[in-house]
Amino acid sequence: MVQALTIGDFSRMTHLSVKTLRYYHRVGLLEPADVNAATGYRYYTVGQLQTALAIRRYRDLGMPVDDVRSVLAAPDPASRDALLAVHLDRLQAQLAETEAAVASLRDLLTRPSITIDVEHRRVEAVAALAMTKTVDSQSLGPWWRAAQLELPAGTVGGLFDDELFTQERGDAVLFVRSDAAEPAGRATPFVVPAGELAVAVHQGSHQDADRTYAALGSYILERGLGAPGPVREYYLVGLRETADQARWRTEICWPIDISRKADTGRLEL
Amino acid sequence: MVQALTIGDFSRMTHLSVKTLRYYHRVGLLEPADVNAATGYRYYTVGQLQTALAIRRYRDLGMPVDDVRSVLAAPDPASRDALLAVHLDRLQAQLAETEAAVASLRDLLTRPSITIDVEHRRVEAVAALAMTKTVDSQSLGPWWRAAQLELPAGTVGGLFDDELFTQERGDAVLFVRSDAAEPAGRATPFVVPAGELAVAVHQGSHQDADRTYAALGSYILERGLGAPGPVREYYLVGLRETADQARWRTEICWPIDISRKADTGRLEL
DNA sequence: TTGCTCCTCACGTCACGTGAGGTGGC
DNA sequence: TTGCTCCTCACGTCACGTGAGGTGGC
Repeated sequence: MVQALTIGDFSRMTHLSVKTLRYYHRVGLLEPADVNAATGYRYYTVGQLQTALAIRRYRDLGMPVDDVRSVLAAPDPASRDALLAVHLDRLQAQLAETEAAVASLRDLLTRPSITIDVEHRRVEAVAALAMTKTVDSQSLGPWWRAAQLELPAGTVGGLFDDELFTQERGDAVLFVRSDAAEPAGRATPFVVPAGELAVAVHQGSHQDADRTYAALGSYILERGLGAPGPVREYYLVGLRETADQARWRTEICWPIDISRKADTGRLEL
Repeated sequence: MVQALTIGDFSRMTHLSVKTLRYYHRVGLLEPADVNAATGYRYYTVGQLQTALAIRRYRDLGMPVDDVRSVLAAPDPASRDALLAVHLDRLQAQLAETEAAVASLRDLLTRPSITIDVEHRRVEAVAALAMTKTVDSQSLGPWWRAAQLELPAGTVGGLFDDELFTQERGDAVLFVRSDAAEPAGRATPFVVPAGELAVAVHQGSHQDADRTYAALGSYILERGLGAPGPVREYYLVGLRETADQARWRTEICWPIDISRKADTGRLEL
């Protein structure tokens, strides 16, 4: 015999609030077993308790409602576990980012000013193998990591459109110098454009790179050297060399109009 | 000489998007040094870069904007660090909850059904020292932990209004049996009401208690024993005895109408 | 002068919570 | 019959993002 549970009963038993249960109904995550057509009353069954408890646990893990729906709809435990693993990886990555953010904050508080040495450099156009993507800044990080590991051997460089920072969406290119005429994996032939650049070396995690960007930007602003175009990064020591981000060394290159002034310099910020 | 940075320049240097900078202006988190009255153009200074970078780091830690404002307004490093420590504690607690949620999910998936033994029990009114609060379910957890540690020696029990679960807000009481006529700390004299209860023992973390609640509720539903009133918990082995939540034992007590039937039983859910 | 940058609304997102105002069920 | 439970809107929250439509600055 199937007992009908009112929304209140079901709430008390699952510790999901009545509002939450109505929301889950509305978005199709947990449909009541029966809805009275005349009154609109929702009725649940004892069999739905397990589903509700599972939903609670997935949500406690911060899994988005759409993903919970997918997990519940998984045809077998193996595919369910695969979806779950993806989310657990995401949690792990978040944790790592939070730890890096704590370190980054500590660094800013204990060492409020940094000094950068700026070099002016003219680079010629060179042939390369590159991966290109229009990304939003949210997904830049994962793409950046994956793409670096996919590129053939060599020093990796990157080009990043202004819009990536100002509009949270823009073009990014990661490349490795190469004369290859054929694609290698997903990397395709590409010509890295020539340019005049102000270059500063950033030491440490990429999460702290904004400090060097700010300092370099100030340097260029003070001298009125600003020029349009994407910024450029060269990973002298990076993800491919070591997992220890403290040892990373990145050249950060800002486009300048070298015709105005050509001295190099130093800036404390 | 103070250089004026447009919002675009400032965005490129801080890696905060233009939309975000406008938002921070609107909510008073980061006011431009100057706003042109005629055009509405925002202008920032190099000196504001440090503040912007700090805001980015606080936000990367998931600190709410209001809290970031407080941290920035802190009169000295010590009070700033105190505010920061509160947030880091919150992060730590979140991490622990996520870990518990993972364990709880694993438990549900590997051991989908549980069996509970239900005892019917009549309890008489007893004198106690109690802490009482109207809480929302969000803040129930922290209050519950703190209150338990504050109560005098004895077995702690709790009373929880239905509304806490169904409406996400309601009255909670934690008590310890005592004949004291005077308050002890923040605990005040209280009479725990008499009641007729269906009782099941929940073993393990409180995060899993909903499974026992669901099973006990099903048991009561099947027998038509339901009665109004708050649910009750007794912490036989709990926070005060051990930090190892796997060893916790909690009696979960649901009010019943004992006049209808008086048998005890067992239920698998 | 062109087009690039900047502006202000108004609305959307996510996962619900908060009333208001009303009806049904025991 | 009472009052408790349940219902449906419509709007709010948080920290922004997304257009639309328009003006100013170099």
